[in-house]
Amino acid sequence: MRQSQLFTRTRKDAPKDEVSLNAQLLIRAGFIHKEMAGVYSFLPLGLRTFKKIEQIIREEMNAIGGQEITLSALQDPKVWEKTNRWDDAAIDVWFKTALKSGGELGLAPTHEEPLTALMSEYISSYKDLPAYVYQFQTKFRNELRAKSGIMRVREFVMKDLYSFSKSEAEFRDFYEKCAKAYEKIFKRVGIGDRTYRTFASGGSFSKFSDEYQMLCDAGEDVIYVHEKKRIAVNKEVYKDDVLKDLGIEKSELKEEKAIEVGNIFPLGTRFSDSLGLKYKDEDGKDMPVIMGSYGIGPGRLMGAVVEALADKKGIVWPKEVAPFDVHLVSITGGNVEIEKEADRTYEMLQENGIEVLYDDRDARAGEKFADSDLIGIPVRLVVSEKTIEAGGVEMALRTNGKGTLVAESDIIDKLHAKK
RNA sequence: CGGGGCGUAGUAUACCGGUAGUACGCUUGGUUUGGGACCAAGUAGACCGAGUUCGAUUCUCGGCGCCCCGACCA
Repeated sequence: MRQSQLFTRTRKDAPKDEVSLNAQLLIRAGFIHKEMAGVYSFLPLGLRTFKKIEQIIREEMNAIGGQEITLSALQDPKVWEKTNRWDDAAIDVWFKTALKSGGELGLAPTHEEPLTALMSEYISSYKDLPAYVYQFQTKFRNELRAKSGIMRVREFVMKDLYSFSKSEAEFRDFYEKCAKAYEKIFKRVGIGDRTYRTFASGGSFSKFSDEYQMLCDAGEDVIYVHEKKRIAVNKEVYKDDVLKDLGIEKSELKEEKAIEVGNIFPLGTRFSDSLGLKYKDEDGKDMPVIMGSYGIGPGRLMGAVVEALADKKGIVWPKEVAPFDVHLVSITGGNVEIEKEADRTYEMLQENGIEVLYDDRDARAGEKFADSDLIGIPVRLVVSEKTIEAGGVEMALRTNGKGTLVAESDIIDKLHAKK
């Protein structure tokens, strides 16, 4: 894409109402736009990154047998009444609205109820199990206080997968598979080294759950990390008996602040019981379906990546989630020949399937470099009088900024080598 | 929801009980051209309502919005 055509623009100053690093940088670089407290729109660059993250999650969910669907955002109270969760006392973040023809609707804060009800139409035999169903769908949560930029918002997309199993053993097997898949996801988006599977409270559904916590000072949670075992314990369950169960000592743990980037938890038969989701076993006996729930918010993950990897100059995207593979920057000084050469490089990159943002704007080098650093695309290629005279283009990585001259014919090979 | 803070051009800010200044941006012209250039001329603003006052962007009250701390958070 030609940057001269991109309708967004970078800014030197972040809006004064944004304090969090992720929102400051994402707004300054033109990835997102704030609509109101806790509500953000995604702009071209931001949407590209969002989609990259979504695709990574999709691939890993498909790899463990997930089947993608989309449930509705509007919710019928009836199904929530069956689980006693229509009441604001049960879910205090409900957005509810009225139907003009009379009656109420809810905006989905989560999707256990509608999916369990839906699945009861399709699951009736042990032969129908297990089933793993997921979606990327907007959740609405009427948080008392939105905060931390795009990390705690009132409207956000969540990947939520629900597992339907015949037995506790079958459920556990998948639960661990999903845990592995989550580890791959966090590794691919570039935060694997600072993300810990964290033992946590199970809330109202089960005794315990597992959270994926990324170390981050801007995080809301406090966890105790066991560096050697690569696990952690959430402060909410940081108790002697829990530590004993896990076989770890207090002295081996380090207190850290962290942001929850994913969670997996057992639902047991809480929803299948109340919504009548059961199956007939080999003996024709009715059995409850064992469920589990597995969530990741791509938007929050995007914010977390920014928080974790940004430097003083701006965002630093890992390869797999960057909006483009390459930022091609021309420094023409008004020289049409240089512009033509940069255009040729742009076309050559595209012909080779490289996603490239081409800064073809009539701007000075300093401004272009500053913007390039802010936007954070992993590889920068510069075409200028200097590089043409030297017979190539300059290639630099966002992570270290050091430029080296690369012959035009070697560019594609070098780019693939970095993939 | 408790506590604190803040609402001035697109963005960041300043001053002031007598109708608003600066920087960035944007427009036009010129000079520049490898780390956010320079000159000139333009463009654009007081959250809403009520009150006090000769006069309110400024003071008071109410509303709305935003931020932070806490509480809450499958």
